[in-house]
Amino acid sequence: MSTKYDPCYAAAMSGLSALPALSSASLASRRETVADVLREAITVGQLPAGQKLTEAGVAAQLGTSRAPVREALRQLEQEGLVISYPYRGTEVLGVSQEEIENVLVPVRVSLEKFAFRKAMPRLTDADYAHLESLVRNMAAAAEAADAASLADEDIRFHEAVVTLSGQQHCLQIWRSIQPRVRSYFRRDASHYADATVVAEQHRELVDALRAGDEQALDRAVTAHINTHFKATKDPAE
Amino acid sequence: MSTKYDPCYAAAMSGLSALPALSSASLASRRETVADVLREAITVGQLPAGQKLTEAGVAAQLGTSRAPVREALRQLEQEGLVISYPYRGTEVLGVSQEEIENVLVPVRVSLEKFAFRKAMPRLTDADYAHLESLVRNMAAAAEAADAASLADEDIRFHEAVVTLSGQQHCLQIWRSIQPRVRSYFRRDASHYADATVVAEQHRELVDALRAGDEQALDRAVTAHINTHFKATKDPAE
DNA sequence: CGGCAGGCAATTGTCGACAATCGACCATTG
DNA sequence: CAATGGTCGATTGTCGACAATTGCCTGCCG
Repeated sequence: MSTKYDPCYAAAMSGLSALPALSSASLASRRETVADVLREAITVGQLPAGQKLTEAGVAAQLGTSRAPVREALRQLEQEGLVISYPYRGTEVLGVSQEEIENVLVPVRVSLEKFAFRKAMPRLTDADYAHLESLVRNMAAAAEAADAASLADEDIRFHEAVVTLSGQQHCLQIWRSIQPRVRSYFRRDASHYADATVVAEQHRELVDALRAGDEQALDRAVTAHINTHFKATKDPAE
Repeated sequence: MSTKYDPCYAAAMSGLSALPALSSASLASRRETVADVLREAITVGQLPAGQKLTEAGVAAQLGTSRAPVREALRQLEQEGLVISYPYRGTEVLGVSQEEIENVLVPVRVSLEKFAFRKAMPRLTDADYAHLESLVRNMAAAAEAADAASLADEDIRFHEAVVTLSGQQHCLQIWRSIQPRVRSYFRRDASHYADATVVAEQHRELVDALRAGDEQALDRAVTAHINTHFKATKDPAE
């Protein structure tokens, strides 16, 4: 297979050629590493929607066997980043603006309203310190006009709260939509007129958590998720 | 391994002993079959929360190799039915009533409001006929006091609408919460005072779809999902 | 010239074996 | 007797090979 010309494989090459050979990061399992590499490549657009992937091709590119790649692709499929057709391959998926508006954002609101409420009474001083350090990172990223880091810190903040809520199923659902949320964060982040408002908004969320008023917290979370999104388009309601 | 006594393996045996040897249904892939068998066993309580599973044990019980079992367990983990600890095994998870109320139900509302809206103008006569046949099945199940079938038809109805909405990410998120929704349907179905109202409510949803009023549809969907749930406990709002 | 059966290449699905890792038990030592 | 280090069983992580399936392409037949 490696000696014969194969247009499909060549197409995969073009998208994957710049991927780091995962030999360096052997800290986590390979499945996880492969999933991270592919997720990153899809998120930043290195692997465009419609790109066809094969298990063997990805495995060869990343210098591993098919088994971890196979599991990683299954995971990405669960995350909605790719779709696989039995015996025919896997394809990279896109996320439409309409689905973000009408599915991901409302789901996030439902999920995070609950998560913030549950997290509120559980937070220790160390937890607050951690959240505040993430906010500082956001401010620094905004200062440096580093949109990608800003989006990543934003995701980390929300995931931290969901994790600290201690609600297992909440976290599970969050993880299943997180890659897509991150995808639209990254896409939208470059459009912000003033990136410093992101850090400010999160600081306000931390304040709302400290205040202890559940209804105010609900309002703050809802407003934040919608506002964060309104940057590119006016919401329906 | 098979000749030596192993308490953990014996524990797995006790839970899995009644599982059908999957040799009969080789229509779908084995991964899918294994996932279905385990999901069913967890849903009906045959595998109780806290039950420990091992890839080799399940594979032996079902007469297959570890590869499909492994993938099935990963999928169930994404679905929130089990949790796996690296190098130490997999454990069956439960779903708390609180998380159902505060996570699954609100997420369902967000998701299905959008799905019903998008499905409405796309539905053909054949689609309506299919939905109505599902409603008739519900009525028949209620008549026969078959709570399990009633829950299954209920799930099928909602999945059908989400599928017909044509929204890929909507369907993907639905699939990721569907097993847990099914789990609480099954648990709650036995508590219904009058099971026939379930079929009636879905008939009303079909009517709302036919009527073409988006706002009325939103209200109907929201009320249905909450009402369906109110059967066991009064919702917060 | 068009449709169809059959082979062929590409890809995923499945399997058995081996390596890596974790936790517990046990012997050793101060 | 307590702390510590090593060893061992159990389990998952990874690999390479083989089987099954799909879609295409080709060549035959009407």
